[in-house]
Amino acid sequence: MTESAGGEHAGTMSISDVAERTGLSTHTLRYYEREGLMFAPVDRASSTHRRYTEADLNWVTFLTKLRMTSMPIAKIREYVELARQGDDSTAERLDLLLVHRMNVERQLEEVTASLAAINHKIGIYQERLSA
Amino acid sequence: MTESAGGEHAGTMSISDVAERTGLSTHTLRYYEREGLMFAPVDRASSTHRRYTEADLNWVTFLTKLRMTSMPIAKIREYVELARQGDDSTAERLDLLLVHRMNVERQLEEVTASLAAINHKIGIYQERLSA
DNA sequence: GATTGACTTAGAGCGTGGTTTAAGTCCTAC
DNA sequence: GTAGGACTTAAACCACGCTCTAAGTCAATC
Repeated sequence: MTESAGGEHAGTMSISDVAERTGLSTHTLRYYEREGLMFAPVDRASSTHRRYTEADLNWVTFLTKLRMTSMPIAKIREYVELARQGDDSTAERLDLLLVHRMNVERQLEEVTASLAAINHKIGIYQERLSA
Repeated sequence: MTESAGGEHAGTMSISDVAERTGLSTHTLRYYEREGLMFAPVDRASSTHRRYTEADLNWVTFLTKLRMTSMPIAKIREYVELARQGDDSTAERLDLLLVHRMNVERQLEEVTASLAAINHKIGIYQERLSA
């Protein structure tokens, strides 16, 4: 009943499969799980090796979006804990994401403004070199 | 010969003046200097207290642009060391900044793409709440 | 059914970028 | 000239997010 490519098993994946698909290391995947960032504990094959479902993969992928936008681990954990409470927590999760979005937008503005200053300096150097 | 406001002295500023103007802490300003990020050592009043010139302030301000765009301290030090060599290093400084610009642009793209996914989730929550 | 490489846990270690502490010195105001 | 706050240094400390180690277990292949 095992599959060929990558050692996948009827729609489930090993930790290294998920590592490859998400760009995270297996270390980091275990670390995230330990930190309580998974929606639910990952299933185990034979009660030891992790078997990730597609839903697990999608969840981890969303986690990486939060991390890429610099949401701290602790804040992600808050979000996950709300998510585990089900639909009742929708308003709180929305608030959390709206606050985060504002942070990200401010961050983008700051980086963009700094980039403009760097571009200005680049222009000065290019002029100096063409002279 | 002392000035009134802020304790400034004929165009020079105390470390706390610079902290206020740059948004950095006095600790961080000393740390950057220790790390060799100043173009030249900051002048001292009475051989102890730092006196920053406008040029120092401008330099620190540019450093903050590099930091805001996540240039590591070590890379900034490289840049500073080139800058201290004078105009001969213009091409190398330009290269360094061009590489950095590519990194920043990729970073901006990643953050923007992640933000889109977060916005998608926000939309789902908003729909769910309005139902 | 043995080998071998992937997996497991718990816990220590690390890189980065500051921040804090301790002990002391200096400058401004009175 | 003295009080008090701002300044000084060297060095220890910290938060964060991983990353690595050690010692052992498991699973796919031969």
